[in-house]
Amino acid sequence: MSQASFCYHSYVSLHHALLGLLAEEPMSGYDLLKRFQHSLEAVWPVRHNQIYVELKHLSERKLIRLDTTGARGRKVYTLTPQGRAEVLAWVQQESDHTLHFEPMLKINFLWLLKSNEQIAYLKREEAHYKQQMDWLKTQMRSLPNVDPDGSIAARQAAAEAGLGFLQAMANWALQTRKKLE
Amino acid sequence: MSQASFCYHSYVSLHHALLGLLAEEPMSGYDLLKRFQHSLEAVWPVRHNQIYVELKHLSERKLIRLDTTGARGRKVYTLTPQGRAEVLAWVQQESDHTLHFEPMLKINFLWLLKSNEQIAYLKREEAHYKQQMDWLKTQMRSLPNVDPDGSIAARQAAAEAGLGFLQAMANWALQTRKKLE
DNA sequence: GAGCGCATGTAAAGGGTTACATGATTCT
DNA sequence: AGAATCATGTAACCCTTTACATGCGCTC
Repeated sequence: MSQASFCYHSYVSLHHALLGLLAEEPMSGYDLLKRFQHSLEAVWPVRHNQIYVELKHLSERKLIRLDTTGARGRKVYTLTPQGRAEVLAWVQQESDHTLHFEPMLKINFLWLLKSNEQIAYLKREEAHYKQQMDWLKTQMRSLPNVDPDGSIAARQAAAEAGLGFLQAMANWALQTRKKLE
Repeated sequence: MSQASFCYHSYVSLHHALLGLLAEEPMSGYDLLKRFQHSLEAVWPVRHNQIYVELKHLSERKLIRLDTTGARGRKVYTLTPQGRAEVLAWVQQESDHTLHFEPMLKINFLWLLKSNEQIAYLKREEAHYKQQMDWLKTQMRSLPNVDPDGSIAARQAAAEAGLGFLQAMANWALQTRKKLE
């Protein structure tokens, strides 16, 4: 999946993800957290505190601007032109294709288990992927129908990529188990 | 792909990966680095220095033992019984299914690009996945034929999982592009 | 003797996780 | 009045990355 030379990564994607979400509309840290939990968390998990810290950095760097302060200390941020330029540059850039995924690492060490344990592990994995697929399909159904800027289509495409990935993993778990049985 | 409650992760997998590799046979830091670069780096990248630091921790914790010191300062480590117990516990444990993969994050922000740029991006992505598949197939062909403990079968299975993943991503890139064109 | 591959480290900085901490508003 | 949800933060710790640093052994 990756030659050694392909493996340089930046690891600063939360930063870009926040800018990207703010390109849709002004939002608060809490809104951003919810957006992550409902769609992005699967590919880029975050803790609420990390968002608030990053938001502070971003506004110091003038990539976002504090817009309004609402009820309960709510702070709404807007993307600045510089911020928009930065996300755009990131999207256009060559991606870092490094995959960080524990189950794929674990596969390499499955041989340490007894045959029946391996089978049980693969069964659990398959069930997990199928369950995640169901969850994703639910999320997809709850996407808005109106799509003025194309961001909903992009979320749809993202969900489809996720489904493809989960399907591939579920198939793999099934096939591998069949070979063992 | 993941409900919020599923998202707790340990992030200490390098540790386990090293122990897992040492379960196959005693190795030096350099050997471990090479093993990473030839198969594991795609799912868990490392820098050489991180390996050496981790090896030091691991031997302090008596999970591995310094075996022999060879030419050019080569240090070969062996897994201790405690170390073997630790890997085993890790493999049996429920996996952390959090996926860290930049392209899947980026998909959500593709709408920021012009239509022709989106198409170009997806073309590049597809080409990348296909190229990676070729590389992986080459790696698979170079796997040893003898497999005394089952570790080669596991590496084979890992490569197949990777292939499935890459195929799914390549398909996705193609399908999504077709929709745009 | 120049260059490559083997072989191992240290230190600082950055990013993410865990634990700690607080307070307002709405609903029952 | 209590619970749930909204809403934002700080600090310590851990892991990873980047940069720096060194030296042996073989081959051409």
